[in-house]
Amino acid sequence: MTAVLVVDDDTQLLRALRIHLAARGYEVHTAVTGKAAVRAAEEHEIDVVVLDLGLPDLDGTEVITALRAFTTVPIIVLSARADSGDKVRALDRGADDYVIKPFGVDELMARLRAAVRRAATTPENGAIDAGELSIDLAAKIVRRSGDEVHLTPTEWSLLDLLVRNRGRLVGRKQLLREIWGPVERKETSYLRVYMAQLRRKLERDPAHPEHLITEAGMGYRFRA
Amino acid sequence: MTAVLVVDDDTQLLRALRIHLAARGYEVHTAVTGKAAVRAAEEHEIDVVVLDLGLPDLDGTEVITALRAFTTVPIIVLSARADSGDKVRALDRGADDYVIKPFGVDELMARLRAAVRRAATTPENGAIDAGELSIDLAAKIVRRSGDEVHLTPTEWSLLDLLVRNRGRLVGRKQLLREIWGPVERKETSYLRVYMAQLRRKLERDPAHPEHLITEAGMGYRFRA
DNA sequence: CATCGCCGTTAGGAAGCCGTGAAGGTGCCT
DNA sequence: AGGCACCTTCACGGCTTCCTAACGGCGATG
Repeated sequence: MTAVLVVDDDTQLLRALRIHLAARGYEVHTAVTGKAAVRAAEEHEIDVVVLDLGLPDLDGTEVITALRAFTTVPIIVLSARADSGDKVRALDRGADDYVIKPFGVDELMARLRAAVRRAATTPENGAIDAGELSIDLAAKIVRRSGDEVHLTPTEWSLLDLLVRNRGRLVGRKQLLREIWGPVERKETSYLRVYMAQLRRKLERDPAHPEHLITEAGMGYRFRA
Repeated sequence: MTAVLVVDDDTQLLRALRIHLAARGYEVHTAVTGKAAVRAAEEHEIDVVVLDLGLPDLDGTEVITALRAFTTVPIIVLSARADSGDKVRALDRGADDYVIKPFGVDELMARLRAAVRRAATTPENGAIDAGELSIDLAAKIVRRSGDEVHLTPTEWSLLDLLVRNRGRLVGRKQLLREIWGPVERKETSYLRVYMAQLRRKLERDPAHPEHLITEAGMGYRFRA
């Protein structure tokens, strides 16, 4: 479940948001002061913060800074001021989005979804495990059942793109564009060729791939 | 260097933005129509798109869809309308941020930085829940009670259109036009065929659908 | 009750897409 | 020059997807 921390000193607004968020399946935490907000973020595993700038104890940007000291959780800022400078300050401090009061619930929900979506898959540092495979994108090392597998540069770009988007469908167009550049070509058969190559090296049974999945007419996806 | 594609039919604004962006070290590409925008995004390696919704040739959301067909590049939408529904539509369609005209250059620059920063560290993932169904339009993943369900391209376009308009009735005409193109055909039975296919794959009991609802004589509706 | 219009369902052929092996080309190293 | 690793191209067979046609169910209408 996705956990939201809502920070506002208007308890009535807090209650209203709690109801809406709970109805949409979010786990809701609340705080009415900046200090309480920071404490709540430390204590619970929060996925996204909705933060009002006009708090009694701390300046809004200070709260952002305090949060950013220990987390990269997405922060959506609420403010009564339409002031552009405020926005810039908040965004530059590390906020992810800015909504002006009064706002529609639908709008906030859409921005919430967008924020969570963006943050959902974390940038990986170490190796990614997928069954018998272990893939370290940074170090460019793949192991299959412990044995290191050698990949050529093009095979790497292909695997890298798919693994970074693991689970997601990656369109044929995007694959071609990001690996072979923006130049249009008539033949696109090399994609098929390299996919076969990758499967031969990585899959237990290339004819029935478990990880490098074809989506006919669309593209490919990496499944862990 | 970071490459920005600015799309607007106001050439004066285009020139102003080009100057500001170039001064800040961005590589700037421009387009004045939706089609030109898509072409430019295909030809060059773009890191972020600034897109005006009021273009002469295509509807703004169509441009977003066209771009999302082959890239996950961040899109910042510009619009003269402060309309909240517009915002929600654009964001749900795959835009990343929304700025209302007239805007301050500083604000746009801040949002641009934020968008590029987010894109650098996070791929995205945003699923919509409807009972036992979980639908992620961007990643093209549907799960039914946790199990992944495979859909063909046409099934996806159909589901995509319905889910984007979830709760609302989508007319038969609109469905046909947006999925099979503007070409008029005599027979329209394939819509029924694909709807049956979708129901078979997604509904618990295809004979009594809970989500893919028929509105006799008019069209279909997706109910969450 | 017969008819009509609309919808759901199934099946099968046509078209397009994909996997695969093989061959030719290029640049690099020995 | 020769060998090697890698990239690109091509052709063919198999598989997926799309579209059409046909039929039966259901409700409205006269």
